[in-house]
Amino acid sequence: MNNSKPVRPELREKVLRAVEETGFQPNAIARSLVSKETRIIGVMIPDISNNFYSNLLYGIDSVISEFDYSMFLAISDEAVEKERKYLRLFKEKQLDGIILSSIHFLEGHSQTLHEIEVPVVVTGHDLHGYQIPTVNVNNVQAAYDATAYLIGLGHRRIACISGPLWDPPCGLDRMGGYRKAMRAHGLPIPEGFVAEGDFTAKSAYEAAKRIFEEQERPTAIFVATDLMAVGVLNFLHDEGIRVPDDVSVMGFDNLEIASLTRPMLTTVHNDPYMYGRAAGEQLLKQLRGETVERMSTVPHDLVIRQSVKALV
Amino acid sequence: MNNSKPVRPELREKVLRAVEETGFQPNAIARSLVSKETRIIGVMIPDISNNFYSNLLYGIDSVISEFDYSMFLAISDEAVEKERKYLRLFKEKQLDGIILSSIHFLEGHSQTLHEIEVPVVVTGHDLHGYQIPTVNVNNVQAAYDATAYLIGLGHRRIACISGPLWDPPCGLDRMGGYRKAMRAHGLPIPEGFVAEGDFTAKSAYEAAKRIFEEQERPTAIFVATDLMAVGVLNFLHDEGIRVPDDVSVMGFDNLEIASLTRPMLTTVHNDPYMYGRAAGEQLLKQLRGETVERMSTVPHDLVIRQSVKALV
DNA sequence: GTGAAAGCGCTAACAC
DNA sequence: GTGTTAGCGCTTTCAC
Repeated sequence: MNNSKPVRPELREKVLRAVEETGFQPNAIARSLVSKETRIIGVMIPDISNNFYSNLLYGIDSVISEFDYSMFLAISDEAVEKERKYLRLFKEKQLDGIILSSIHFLEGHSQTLHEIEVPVVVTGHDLHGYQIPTVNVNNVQAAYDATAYLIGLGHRRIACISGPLWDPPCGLDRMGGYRKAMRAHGLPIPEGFVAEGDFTAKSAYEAAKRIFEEQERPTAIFVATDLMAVGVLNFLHDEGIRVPDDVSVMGFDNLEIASLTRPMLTTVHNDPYMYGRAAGEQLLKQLRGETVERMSTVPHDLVIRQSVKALV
Repeated sequence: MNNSKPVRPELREKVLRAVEETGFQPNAIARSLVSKETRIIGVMIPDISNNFYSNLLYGIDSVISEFDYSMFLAISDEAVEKERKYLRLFKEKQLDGIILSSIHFLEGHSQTLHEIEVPVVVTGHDLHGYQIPTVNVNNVQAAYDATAYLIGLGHRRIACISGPLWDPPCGLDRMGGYRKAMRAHGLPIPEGFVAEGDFTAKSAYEAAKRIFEEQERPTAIFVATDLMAVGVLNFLHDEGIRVPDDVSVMGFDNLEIASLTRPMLTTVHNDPYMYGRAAGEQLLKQLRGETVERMSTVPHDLVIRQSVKALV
């Protein structure tokens, strides 16, 4: 049946017929026990209701399913405890490879990662000092580019709403890129011009409210994720502040929603689907025994829509 | 280790210490081979990038993970061939239970479902004539209620953009509820007032464009999914037609996006998370050997926001 | 209480 | 080419 040996045609016929008649289906569990291979990839994400991660999954699935791997999905809910539990489970279930996205426990629990004996790819974290391959966008550079674009359009008073600090890529890095760009152009960052959101549109709505209570309002605002940018857009809409005439808004991610808002969101393209594909490909390479780069960076670029305007 | 037998405390100590020292981890594959249980649930959905399904997954995961089941995810991409492949895989992998969402192959390939020997729950399809438990909203009734609400507000010329016909719940059923409500109130349905979308915002944008080319424009429009309703909202915005002053828009699903649009979308609450929870609970019941109702209906209700206005 | 042995369904290695 | 067997790592059964 597995074509592992040459067989006489008539015998093959007979076997195939028997299979047909009895409705025989192989037991993958027993097979895995001896072959030491499950053809299942474990994927861990913090939050599936977030469009970013669901598209990441889509990207991963699209490449691994091509090679007859399937997906074991673990949702950690951002709980370190669950992350460790699932990591243990991944090992017990003898999964062939693991993709970890935006995990929390890195600091302090790093040893757990070393104990894993199967190929791993980490995404959403710069993992300096590890031998584990990572897939990331250059968040600092992307945020820098976005801010520099705003500056190039004549904006001087630019505010920033970052992601939460516990998520370094969306918090530290994107905020860092913004600061770097401002500094590089000799622009001041008034204290009230930076705020931290928690990924929800609501948190950004509130943050924008605080920013716009400042004496001097910004003419542009860089928001670390599209979903939060929608929150900002909504705040401005509700206040009767026009976008982009009164204030420009720059997002980050280029989620589906970015092209559904009015005005449509100018944003940084950071396609989680391509992200997932890259992570999947890195993992497959390892599975095939090929060597992989320690860090792969997926390219980003600016998507110019309607929410940003040049200052005259 | 499994506490299957009473043991002398000192021996237990010794074993536990050995486990600690050697870093022993049980092999779930070998265990499953003899126990005939994997504690894995197979979940099949057509499209993970769709927020509806990712929230469905979230709901499923939230109940099964509580009972130490995990999720094997299969994305069918709406391809019947893949659906059958994964169903076979589910069986080979000896998964303990299966949740099928919005599958396509039902008609004509029904026997495949009967061959499954593990508990199954189907969602997104009314499966009349099967013994398989289903979890659904009453789409006809919900669409009826939404339309009747519009009528109660004084609207007479009401258009409808349904889901694709290959998806009975969003296509046939929601359109059916609309027609039923119109008929019940003695209102005509001009030919140009009904259109079929394909779930994308873009398809609804185009459908709305066609509807608004009619001689007599509608005063309200019922759209079978929120994402498509956003497409309609955007068309109206781009045309300078005011919502809800010139035309009212009613959505369906109550996705996150419904509260992020301006005006905020009045819609039918059809929480995929609760949907997923219900499906997970039905499956767990079967797993425990309890009997389950053949059909469970999750409740729907109207969420009144800003996109619908009473006619004076 | 404890240790030994059978066997889950498969693959790989080996004799015929 | 073909049939037989050992053994993957566990649980269960049975004898001690």
